[in-house]
Amino acid sequence: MTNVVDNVKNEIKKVVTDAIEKAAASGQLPPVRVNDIIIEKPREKEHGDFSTNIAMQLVREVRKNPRQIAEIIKEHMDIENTYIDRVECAGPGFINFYLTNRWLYDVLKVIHAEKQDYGKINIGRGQKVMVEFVSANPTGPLHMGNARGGALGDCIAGVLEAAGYDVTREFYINDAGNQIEKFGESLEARYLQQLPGGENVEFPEDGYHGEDIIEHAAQYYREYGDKLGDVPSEQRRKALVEYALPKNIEKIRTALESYGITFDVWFSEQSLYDSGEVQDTINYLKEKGYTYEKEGALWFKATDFGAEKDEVLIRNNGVPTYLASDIAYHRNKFVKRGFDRVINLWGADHHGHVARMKSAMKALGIDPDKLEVVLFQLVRLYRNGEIVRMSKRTGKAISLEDLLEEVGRDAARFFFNMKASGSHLDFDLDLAVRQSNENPVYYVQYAHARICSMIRLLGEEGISVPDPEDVDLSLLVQPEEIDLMKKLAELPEEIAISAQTLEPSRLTRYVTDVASCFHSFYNACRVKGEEERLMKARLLLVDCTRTVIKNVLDILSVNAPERM
RNA sequence: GUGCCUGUAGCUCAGCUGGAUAGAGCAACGGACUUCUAAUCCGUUGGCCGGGGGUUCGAAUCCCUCCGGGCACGCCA
Repeated sequence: MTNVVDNVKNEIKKVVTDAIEKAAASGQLPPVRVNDIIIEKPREKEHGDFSTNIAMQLVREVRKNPRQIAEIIKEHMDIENTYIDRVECAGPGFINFYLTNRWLYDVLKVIHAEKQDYGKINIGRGQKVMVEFVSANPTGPLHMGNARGGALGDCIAGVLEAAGYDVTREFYINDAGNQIEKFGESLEARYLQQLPGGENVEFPEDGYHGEDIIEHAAQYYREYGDKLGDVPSEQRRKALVEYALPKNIEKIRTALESYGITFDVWFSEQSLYDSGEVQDTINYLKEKGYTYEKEGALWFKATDFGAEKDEVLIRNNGVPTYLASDIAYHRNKFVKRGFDRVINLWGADHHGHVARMKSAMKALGIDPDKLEVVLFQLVRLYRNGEIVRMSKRTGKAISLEDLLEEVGRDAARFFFNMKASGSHLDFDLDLAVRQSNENPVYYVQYAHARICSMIRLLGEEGISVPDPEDVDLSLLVQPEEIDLMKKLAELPEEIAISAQTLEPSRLTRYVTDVASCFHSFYNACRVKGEEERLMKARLLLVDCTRTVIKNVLDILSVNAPERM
């Protein structure tokens, strides 16, 4: 739980703050109040390890040119007993800090000590947060949108856990309402078509046309024959839904499991009706005066809470809308179950729902900021440079199972997290299975396997990873060694930013960078066969690299193979 | 029409709570294995950051406007 970069930045901040105070005391700067000094990592290596733009920020208050201010601050700095080696003023007024390598050696000590916990932080402070994702319609198989949402949601949950949150992964089963009606109608039609003379039974225009519906009906017919041939339609549909729905849900669960996703809670929409929570919620809104009746329907005054238009809660046929149950669902999340924070992952086509739900939160007296919606753009699959819509084999839309079969879990999860959620994502099926440097998953996994292999070979010669106390780390001075250590130092901050922005894509980029630094190091520096003290120092560095790659891949639930 | 997302190298994308000379991967081209995994590395080429205005010491980043792409605007979910 030690963040060396943070410590270094704080040390620099203190040096700068003290210098400003001393300059003020000596009269060279006017007394200024400095709130927060921003320490950043310059893009150019020549600009030092860290820099601050404080001099430029003070221009208005101090009324000197920034370069002058920077020089004054620099002159008053005391860098005795710090990581800072030297300081330079540069450019329009930046103050650049060049550090001794000692801080990097401390990074290795921390990694070696913390092992699988290195990188973890505690900005979450145990706060209860729910991540609700996939929540696919249980009337059919999982599609590419679910696949992206699944990878994203699960990795967001993983990142939040690493950042110290108490995370619950939840799947909302839409087992009530209109689509279940349609599901029933579709099953009924397919079932009746199975019966002798049923060839002419019409299939509902807006029904589910998929093969899976036919298979369910055929299977039911094989098991129970014409048992439902002569019963009222309502009873027939109910029986078929009760037969097929659990099978679908089980298939979804299994597919997600092989995708590396395990939900803590499977929450049934129907249960909100059964428990009376939907009705309670509607009554609550009624009593508060947030509803009105029009044309036989009950409307929610969403416009009173910032939405663009009002919404129907109960249709004129007496059936509550999806919105009604969704409001009840979120009341359940916050009020009944006490989550401090709820994150929902929705496909971008649902973005219109965000304002509605936020307005509903306000009506319920819940801070709408506690509900965060991550919208992700949809996926286009490519094969041979062309867009793929249908599975060649089955002619159906490509399902998650198809994808896993073709590219495997690691590539799927990694690829879906390479782009920011708001970006459109082109998934290149050929690239995902290619075993070469073009494929980022292999690139990272290969680095890990390569390291494991090095450690294994040295182990066979009786050389094990040394303790930092037995190593002269100051021998690590090559540019490739320095770059690699700097990269390893960034992990805690990368996790913090990923957690704050809910963007695991940041971590896939980071771990690719780590792999890249490692490969460069590997080509420039030998470990085995070097003079013993140097070999030990490098072996420790290599082992720390292994730890970092493993820790990141663990958060992403991507395998870190020891051999490839 | 209104609202949201988006436009950066040939391709796919970072950078967007303003900072120094705009980055990465892939593609293209040229190099590196008798040595710990060449599924690797090193180098070169490649840019009116969609256009135009504004804000300021400074804009890919913030504001306005226009253009192009996607999505949403149901008593569907």
